[in-house]
Amino acid sequence: MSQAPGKTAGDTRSRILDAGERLFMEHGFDGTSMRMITSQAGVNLAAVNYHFGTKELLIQEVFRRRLTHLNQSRLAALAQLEAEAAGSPLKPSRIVDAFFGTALRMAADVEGGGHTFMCLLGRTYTEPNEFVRKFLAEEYAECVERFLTALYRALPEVDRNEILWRFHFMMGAMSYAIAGTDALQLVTGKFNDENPSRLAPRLMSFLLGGLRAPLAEFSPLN
Amino acid sequence: MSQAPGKTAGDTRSRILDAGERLFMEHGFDGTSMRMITSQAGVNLAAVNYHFGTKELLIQEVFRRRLTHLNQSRLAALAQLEAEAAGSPLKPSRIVDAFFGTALRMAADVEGGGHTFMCLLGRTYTEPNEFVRKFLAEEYAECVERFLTALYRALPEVDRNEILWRFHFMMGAMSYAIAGTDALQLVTGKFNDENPSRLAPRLMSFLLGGLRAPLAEFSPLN
DNA sequence: AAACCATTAAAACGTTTGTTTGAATCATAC
DNA sequence: GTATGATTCAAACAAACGTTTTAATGGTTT
Repeated sequence: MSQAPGKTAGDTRSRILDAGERLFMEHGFDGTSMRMITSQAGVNLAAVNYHFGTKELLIQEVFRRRLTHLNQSRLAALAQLEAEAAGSPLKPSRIVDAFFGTALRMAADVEGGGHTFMCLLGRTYTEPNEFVRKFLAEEYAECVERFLTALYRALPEVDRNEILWRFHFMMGAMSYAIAGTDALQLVTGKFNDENPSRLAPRLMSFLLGGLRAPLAEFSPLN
Repeated sequence: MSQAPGKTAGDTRSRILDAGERLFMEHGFDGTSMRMITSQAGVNLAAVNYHFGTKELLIQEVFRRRLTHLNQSRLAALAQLEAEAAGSPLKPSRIVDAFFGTALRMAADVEGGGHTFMCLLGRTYTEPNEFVRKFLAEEYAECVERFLTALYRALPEVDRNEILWRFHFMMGAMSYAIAGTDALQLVTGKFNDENPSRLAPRLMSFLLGGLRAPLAEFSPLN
C-alpha cells in the first residue's frame, strides 16, 4: 500500500522485515500470522519461509537487524566515556545516559523505524514466548555486563545488589515509557498535550532521581 | 493434578479461572489455547464456553475477579489517608504507597494467587491485544483519576504534566519489577541472591527518588 | 539460443484453533 | 419414582494456522 504495487525498490527480504517489525509490535508474536505479514509486505505467502526458514527465525532476524547496532552504539558511548575520563571515576549519570539515552535517541527516530523497533523491544521484555526471551538474553548479555561493571566502579560504596535492582527498575520505566499503552495512557488521553520529544529529558531526570535515592527508606518524609 | 481427579471441592468455574490466570501469565492471551486451560483445570473442553461464553469473556473475568478488589483497596487506603489528614495536605510518599504499596502487598501473596495475578497484570500493560487493553482502561479509570487528583493537590507547585509522566514511569518500574523477565533477569541469574520480600522497600525508595527528582535536569552532576 | 540459478507464484498439506452440537449424567423438586 | 433444570461429556464443525510442494518466472552466463 505504501510502495508501488509491482516491482519494488527494496527487495523482498527487507519488506518482510519491515512489515514483521510493525506487526509484531502491534499484535505480538503469536498474534501475528504469516498471512498478515506477507499481505502487508505485498509479497507471496511462501516468501517468508523461503527467505528466513521459519516464523521464529524471522522474528529473530527482526531483532538482530537493529539490536546489534543499538548495543554497539551503547558500548561505543561507554568506551568514549572511559577514554575521556582517562582513569578517573565515571559519573553515574553519564553511564545512565550512555545506556538509556542511546536507546531514547533511537526511539526518537520515527521515520527510520527506530521508534517502531523500540516499541517492539519494550513490549518483548514482558513477552511470554520463551524462545524470544532466550534469544534476547543472549543478545543483551555482553552489553549489560559491561554497563553493570561500569556502575559498580562508579558507585563503589553502594551495595551491588542495590545497583542491580535499580538498573532493573530503570529498564522498566524506560520500556514502559516507550512501549506502554497502559491505563494512564488510555485514561488520560495519551499524553497528546506535549511534544513527544520531551520524553527523553523527563525520563532521564526520573531515572537519575531513582538511582540516587537514599537506600532502604520506606516511610520517609516529604 | 493438584486436586482429586474426580469430584473437586472448588467448582468448575473457579478451577477454570485459576488455570487461565496462570496460563495467560505464562504464555499470553494468544499463546494460551482453550485446550491448555481445560486440561490444566481438569475439566471438559466445552466447559469454558458453557460457563463464560467465549475466550475473551473468560480473560475479562480473570481480570475482574481480582482487579476490582485491588483498586478498591487502593481507594480505601487513599480515603483513610485523607481522613487522617483532616484537611491538611497529604504527603506524596503516602499517596505513592497507597497506590503502589497496595499492589506490592498483593504481589507478595504467593499462595493465594496474588503474585500470579500481578505478574499477569504487569505483562498485560504491554499486551498488544486491543480488546484486553480497552477493558483494562475502563477498569482502571476511576482509580487513576482519584490518585492523580490527590497528587496534584499534594504537589501544587509541580507542573501537572510532569506528575502525569512520573506516574507513568512509576507504573512501568513496578510492572517490570514484578512481571519482567528481561535481559537483566536472565543474564545475571534472576536475582536469586536475596529474599524476594525485599522487593517492596527497594522499589518504593526508587519510586520516591524518581518522583522527587529535580525537574528537567539533563546533564547533571554526580 | 540454451542452460542455469535464484526467486516468485498458486495450491495444497496436515494441525490446531475457538466454538457448537446433542446425548449422557447429575442433583434436586415434585 | 419421575420429572426438571443444570452441568458434563465426547464428537464434530468450519476456519485459520505454519509449512511444503511443484510449477512458472526472471535474469545471467555459456
